[in-house]
Amino acid sequence: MRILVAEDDERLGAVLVRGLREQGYVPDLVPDGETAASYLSFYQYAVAIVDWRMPKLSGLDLVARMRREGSVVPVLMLTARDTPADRIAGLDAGADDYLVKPFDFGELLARLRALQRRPAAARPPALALGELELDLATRQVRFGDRQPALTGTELGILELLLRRSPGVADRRMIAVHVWDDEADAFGSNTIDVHLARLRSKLAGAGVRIETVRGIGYRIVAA
Amino acid sequence: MRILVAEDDERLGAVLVRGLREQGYVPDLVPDGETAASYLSFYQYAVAIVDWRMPKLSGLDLVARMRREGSVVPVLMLTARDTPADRIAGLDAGADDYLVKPFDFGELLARLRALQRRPAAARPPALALGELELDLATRQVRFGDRQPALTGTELGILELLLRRSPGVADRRMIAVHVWDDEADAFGSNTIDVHLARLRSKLAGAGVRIETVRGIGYRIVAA
DNA sequence: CGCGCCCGTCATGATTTCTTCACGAGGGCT
DNA sequence: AGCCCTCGTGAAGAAATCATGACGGGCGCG
Repeated sequence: MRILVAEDDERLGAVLVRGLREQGYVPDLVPDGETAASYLSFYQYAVAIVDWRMPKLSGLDLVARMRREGSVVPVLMLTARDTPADRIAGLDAGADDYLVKPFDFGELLARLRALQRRPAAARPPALALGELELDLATRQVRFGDRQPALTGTELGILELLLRRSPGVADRRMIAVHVWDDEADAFGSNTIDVHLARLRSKLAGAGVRIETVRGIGYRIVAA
Repeated sequence: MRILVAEDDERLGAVLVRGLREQGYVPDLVPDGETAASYLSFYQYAVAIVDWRMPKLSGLDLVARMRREGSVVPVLMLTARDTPADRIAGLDAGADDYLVKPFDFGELLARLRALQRRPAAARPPALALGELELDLATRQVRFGDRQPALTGTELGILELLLRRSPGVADRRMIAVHVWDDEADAFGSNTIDVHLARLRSKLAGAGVRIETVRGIGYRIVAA
């Protein structure tokens, strides 16, 4: 059972590695987020234990990046902080569980086992592009610290655009996916209007919705 | 997010549709394999939920046929049976996941999300010649570090030329390909004008559009 | 029942793209 | 060489397409 341990505190790292090894795990210890990222992309781990505060790339950013790249490896986040906001931020970024230092090693083991049991697929997927992130489970978008409220239609269109990106979503495609009935909204400029609204709400996210004249739209990182 | 639900049990079908709709999906319910097949070939779905046992065409056969026809729509198979042999048969036929009845609706949702997260389907390959590259999915051309914007008509003509290359595309062919009505743009010099624009926009790509006097055009590596 | 939110439609203005036109430059054939 | 036809190209008008602000209806909620 291979485990990645991303922890910059040497002493804590050593303790973790020794303890895990005794339990029959095979831990790899890395000292910073960048290294963790490259290990994760290269090897296959059953679980990753990630410190929140790390050099080069924080645990939060690391997890967000993993998820953006489609990794489904369960992540247990370690942190010294514990406010509801922290917790939400961690879980939102894509961590699966959360442990506050100092922690009991037995509890760490218990959570590890829980993580392995839990199907990784149970976590809501997120589509992301640029600064923009769309959480399909909660149907919310985020970018920077803003979190604009999108209506159902806008969300549907944005979702389609993100899925096709950088490909083009043509008008028929949009109509079919967003409106049950395809025939609607085809002779009218309904789609255009929604696109305009979407654009204005997404101003400032690192994305640009380009119009492809005569065809449809495409979303790309700005 | 459009989903196909192929389920002959009316009660279960209704439950699925209602539940999915509440989650923001747009489900289409069909009662048998044949209908499912025709829906699948006509509309674009993000995922298909397919019952194993269905009238006319079983889920297994349906999936096998979809895959044979090149469909890459992720399939979640529902079944009452659960032996290793069944599981293998289902996955072998091309299903992506597998759920045994009776199942928890939450788990169904989780698996749906997991399926949607799968890497996007293979995109149509790009056409290329010399330095020039035409990506039909994004409707963009590239050569070197440039990326000129082509209009729809120009793109259509270029696509045809590239597909024919090094053969000749005659004027009728171009007219038919770009304007589905051939009669137009035949007595006029419209085609010539577009060709001129195409040439100027592609200056510097390693290609040359040759005129075949009295016939049409041909594109070749310069 | 009033209110707010969301959606579809309309009207208008701006922009891009298409087509036509005019004229000049070869090509090829006699 | 002379002639006819095809093609190249710049410019300009015409047409298509899109952006956007505003409006009214419908629906859910208090």
